[in-house]
Amino acid sequence: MPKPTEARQPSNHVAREIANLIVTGVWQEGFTLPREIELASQFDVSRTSIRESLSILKAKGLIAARQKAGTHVRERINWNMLDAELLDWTWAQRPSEEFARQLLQVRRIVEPEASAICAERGSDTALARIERAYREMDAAGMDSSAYSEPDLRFHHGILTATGNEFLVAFGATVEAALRMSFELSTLNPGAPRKSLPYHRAILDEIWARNPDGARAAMHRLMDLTERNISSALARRKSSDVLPAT
Amino acid sequence: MPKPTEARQPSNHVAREIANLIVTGVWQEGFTLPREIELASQFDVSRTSIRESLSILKAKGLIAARQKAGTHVRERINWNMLDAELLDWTWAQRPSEEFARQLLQVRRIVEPEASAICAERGSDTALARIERAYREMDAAGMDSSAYSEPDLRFHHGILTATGNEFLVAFGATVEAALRMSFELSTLNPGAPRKSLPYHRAILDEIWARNPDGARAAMHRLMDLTERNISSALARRKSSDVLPAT
DNA sequence: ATCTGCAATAAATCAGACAATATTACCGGG
DNA sequence: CCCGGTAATATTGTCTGATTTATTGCAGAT
Repeated sequence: MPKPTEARQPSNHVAREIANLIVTGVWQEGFTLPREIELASQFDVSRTSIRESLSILKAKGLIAARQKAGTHVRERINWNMLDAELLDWTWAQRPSEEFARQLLQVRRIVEPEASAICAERGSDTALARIERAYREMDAAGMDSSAYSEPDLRFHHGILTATGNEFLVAFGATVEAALRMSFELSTLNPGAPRKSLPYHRAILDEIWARNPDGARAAMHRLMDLTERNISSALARRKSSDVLPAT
Repeated sequence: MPKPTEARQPSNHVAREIANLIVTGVWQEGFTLPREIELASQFDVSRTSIRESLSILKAKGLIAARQKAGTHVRERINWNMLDAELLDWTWAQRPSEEFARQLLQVRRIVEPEASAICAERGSDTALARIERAYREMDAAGMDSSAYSEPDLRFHHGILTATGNEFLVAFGATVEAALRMSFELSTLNPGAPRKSLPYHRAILDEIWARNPDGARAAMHRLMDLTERNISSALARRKSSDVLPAT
């Protein structure tokens, strides 16, 4: 399978590399990066490509440039952490417990309310889309990789059904969180499937147009997810310490 | 007052113009934009600047490009609506009631919970920062423009105090919402000051380390804000119909 | 009809120059 | 000795034009 074109394109590739240096803290807040020409020779691409990369990072709030003064890493406050790519870069480089905790905390704030709104105002066609996603999750059985894609659509469907653009935009964050969960669940293969009845419960409450019930049901799913993640992280940690099991 | 440099730079200027065409729906989802060379001549800049602009819009999820196939507007699902600049562009062009409603709905979901977390876990120094912001709001008196900046810091401070990076990133959205409120409050000059006791109440609950109280107090502020915004929008609408008052 | 190779097209990259601008250093006056 | 204005300078920003690469659509062969 040939890698997707984007990944091979220098500008994206370089953008990712530089982003990694920043999110991992090799280049800290306030650090002034090398001149564009130096970056160009370091990464062995033209200055054009470097500028394209930097412009991506600028758009995501990671860096800022001023003529003569150079380009520097902006303070974390300004990073657009809810951006899909940035989440991806961050998780890929630093799958830390803290990152997982914070991600889950935000989901716990947003998704239950989204479910409630969805139960109250979601159109029937939007609900039907969620139902379809659920059935595909069911059909996936114990195959974790087949399970993940409709699971994502399930959660995305709820956000979309609220009719709120900003909640939809939040889908990128949920997506990152779910991908993280699925990666971790390779350490605990049965886990995803166990979430199925929780999803059913949410959907039933939504169909019943019961906001409070939907909120509560989503909360229970979040509790389950938290248990799965922390047990997976604990397991990973111990296997790091004793790799020769 | 000379305009800030960024605004004059072609790439930023053009990025904004193209973004406007997209968010206003002149160029709809799926629309294939003119070739880079044509854009260059239309906007009277070099192709280099056009590419810089497009790369910004790409990073925010508004467009995608493929060789030979051209550049097209992505579906709204993929737009990163929680991005500071994009929010700015959107509000500047389309100050619609719907936009305001959705923005407030999200604030209502996030900020009360953030307050609760802040009450539970915020460090004393973080709380002190919020306190300072409050006092500056108080000191601003009836001067709405002097009031807005510390108000923003107040809300930002709460998000920061949670220690959750994603909630901090959400600050951009709150900022956009507040700027919107302040613009609208020119139609109702006394309104901002009236929010002061509500802020005091939130802060008291936080200092008391009372999460439920903080959540409830923030909810009351959101209620007030909603009343202000809807009355301002109603007023604006009627003055649009009868401009010669 | 389906597949394969070729040509056309538009974005992606490269190279090298020039422009704009913020910083820095210097110089003269107080 | 310090301070304020001014010029040199370094770095990003923009321009021009050529080259490379990926994708599409078409033509011709199977």
